[in-house]
Amino acid sequence: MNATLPERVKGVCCPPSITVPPAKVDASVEVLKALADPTRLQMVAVLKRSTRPVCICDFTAAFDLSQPTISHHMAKLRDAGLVEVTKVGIWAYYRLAGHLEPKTRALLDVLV
Amino acid sequence: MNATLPERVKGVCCPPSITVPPAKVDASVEVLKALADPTRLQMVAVLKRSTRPVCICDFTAAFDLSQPTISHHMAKLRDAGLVEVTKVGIWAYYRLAGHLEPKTRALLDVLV
DNA sequence: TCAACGAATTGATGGTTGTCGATGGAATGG
DNA sequence: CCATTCCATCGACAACCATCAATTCGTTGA
Repeated sequence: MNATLPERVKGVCCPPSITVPPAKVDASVEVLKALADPTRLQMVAVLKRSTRPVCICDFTAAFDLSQPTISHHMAKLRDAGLVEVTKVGIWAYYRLAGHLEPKTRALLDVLV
Repeated sequence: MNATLPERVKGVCCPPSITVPPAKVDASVEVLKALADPTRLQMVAVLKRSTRPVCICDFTAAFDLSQPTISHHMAKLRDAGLVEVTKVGIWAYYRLAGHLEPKTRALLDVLV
């Protein structure tokens, strides 16, 4: 017998006693969805390791994906507030967002 | 002018110099995808906060989703190795996996 | 003015995913 | 036995997503 298992009465299932504030959940899910892709997670890893902003053309060259796809992935990271862009001439340099939530920063520290 | 931006020559774009080991990336993405859903993230949050295993029927009652959908989400968490199940009679009690990777454990500590 | 280049957007497509109703399986209790 | 209860699986469907080719936009330089 497992004493940690609570008592149960058949048919009396189930008191809705749990739930958790859904506000933070939605915010976390947005970031998680942005990171839950191999290409985007690698992008973030590169940006986190790099001391300088990285030209997006370097990503286009490094990953075996088309230029629109790379741009699309970077846009997702931008929409999630994870990265920022600086345009210089015809080039676009990306870097991690400077004002990341502490929670998000901690997430990246664990992940990449 | 931003001195941190590297030099660029038009047309010489782009040396593929970056990339990162893709092995850990895929493993992380699997966990991230499992967590990148409001229902599943809440489930994990509840299980992390609970000292006892939680009957899945409590989730069915707490979330406004059908029983098959709840079961489906929990199966995703199971497949990702995040939760474990103990069946007692007709009931199924879920808990966080006992032998989570330190990295995964740290991820949950940040998230939920 | 115009050609060349990098980047973003658009449109289309195949694959994945969240959801539900219906069904099946296992345990319980009459 | 058989009905009941809980849980998992199946089949189907709509919504979403990753990807590419084609196009458009902004900048540069001749």
